[in-house]
Amino acid sequence: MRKLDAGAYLVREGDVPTHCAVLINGFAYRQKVTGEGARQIIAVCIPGDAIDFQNMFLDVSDHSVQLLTRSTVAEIPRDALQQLVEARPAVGVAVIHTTLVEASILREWVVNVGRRDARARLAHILCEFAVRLESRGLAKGDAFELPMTQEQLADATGLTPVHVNRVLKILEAEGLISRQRRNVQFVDWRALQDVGDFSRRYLHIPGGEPVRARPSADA
Amino acid sequence: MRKLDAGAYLVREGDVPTHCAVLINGFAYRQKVTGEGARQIIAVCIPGDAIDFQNMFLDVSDHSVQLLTRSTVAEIPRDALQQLVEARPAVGVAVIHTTLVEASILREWVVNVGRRDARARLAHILCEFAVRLESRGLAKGDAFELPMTQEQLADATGLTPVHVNRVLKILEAEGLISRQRRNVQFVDWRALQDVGDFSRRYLHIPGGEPVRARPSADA
DNA sequence: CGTTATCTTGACCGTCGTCAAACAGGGTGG
DNA sequence: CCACCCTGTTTGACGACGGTCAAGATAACG
Repeated sequence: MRKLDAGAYLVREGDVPTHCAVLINGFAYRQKVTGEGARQIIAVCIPGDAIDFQNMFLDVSDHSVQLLTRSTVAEIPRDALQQLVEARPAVGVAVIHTTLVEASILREWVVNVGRRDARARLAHILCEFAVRLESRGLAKGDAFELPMTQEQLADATGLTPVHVNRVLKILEAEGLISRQRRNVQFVDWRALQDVGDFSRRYLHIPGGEPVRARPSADA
Repeated sequence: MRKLDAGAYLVREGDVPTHCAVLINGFAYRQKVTGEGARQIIAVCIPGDAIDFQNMFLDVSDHSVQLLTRSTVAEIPRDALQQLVEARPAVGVAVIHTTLVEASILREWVVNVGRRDARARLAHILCEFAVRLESRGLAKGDAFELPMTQEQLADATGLTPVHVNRVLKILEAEGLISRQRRNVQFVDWRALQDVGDFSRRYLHIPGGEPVRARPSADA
């Protein structure tokens, strides 16, 4: 159970990791850097996420994980977890489940980056955050604190920081969101979902249908 | 053990599948379609791939799988596989391993589509095919039969068919590849890897180092 | 052979990237 | 308390990579 500062690496590409970390609180992101030096954010981890299953069963890490905010993480030794999976099939099934949901999110990200324009990409990623946070009880009402800079948002959507800024302003001007600093508020949740071509199916959130996609603002 | 025609669906988005299919021979691809009607190919399955672990442990499919060529597939009942995983931890570990490798490839695809220009994207995907096919003993020498049309290649790379065509011609003009119909030959394998920013690490192919990245053409 | 899918090519255009500068906030230290 | 950064956000002017539209060439296939 360690507390680490924002920017700290939990894993580096090329590492041969010995522990599996779980995010207790705070945020992190997976990233890869191209030969040209461009960065792509591959996933954002939120509190409660296990971030090292990849490295638990694969030998060398193919990407890096870095903290977005000051966070506390718990660390489980690699072989302890492996033994646990072998001793307790139910744990194995849980790992499989978690991994498959992550893969589903990755698939949606490929679509997002590959086939949607900038406006839809940003709308989509905002919707995804909102729903994921809400599903863990981390979002209060119809707003949430976006834990990333516009530059990181750009790296997550395959855009440039400049363009992210412009598009965010457009979404705001259109009355879909409003924001003060990094706090994003959903003014028209349904319209934002439409713009972002968002459906929560790919998140595979248990509990069947959303009780309410977002607590307010969609009646 | 069934034989199905090209274009046949193995899974449809929204399905609640009852079987897990394994590709015995032939090729398939995973796809998602946006609200705008644009298609994104999310992964390409080659002979030997299990294509339904996602649906084995998740309830409703978040994407479709379609055959690229006439293929034969074996089908395992869903609950049989689930019971097997619970009875035999080693099987569970194997499923986890497979799933994690697939996720790693997905991460690389996000990078490919998000942060590389058209030329690098295509070079990269060609390298990936070559190495994956070779690792299963399916590629002979320094050439292989690309099982997809340029339109499908476009959907896999987030480009348009027109642009794919242009870029392929550029790669050819640069002396990196040569092609007759869908047969792609690697004229300068090392240069192609450089252009595509390709490293086989993310494929997590066992057997440590490549005996030879490509049999010929890289001495 | 005709019919259809795929590939190829050209002209034009738009979304998004690049470059660069100005403008907050939010710490820190004098 | 007020310079002074430093990081992050905001804006503008301009350019390019890749998209769109459309036509023609080339296979594959029945």
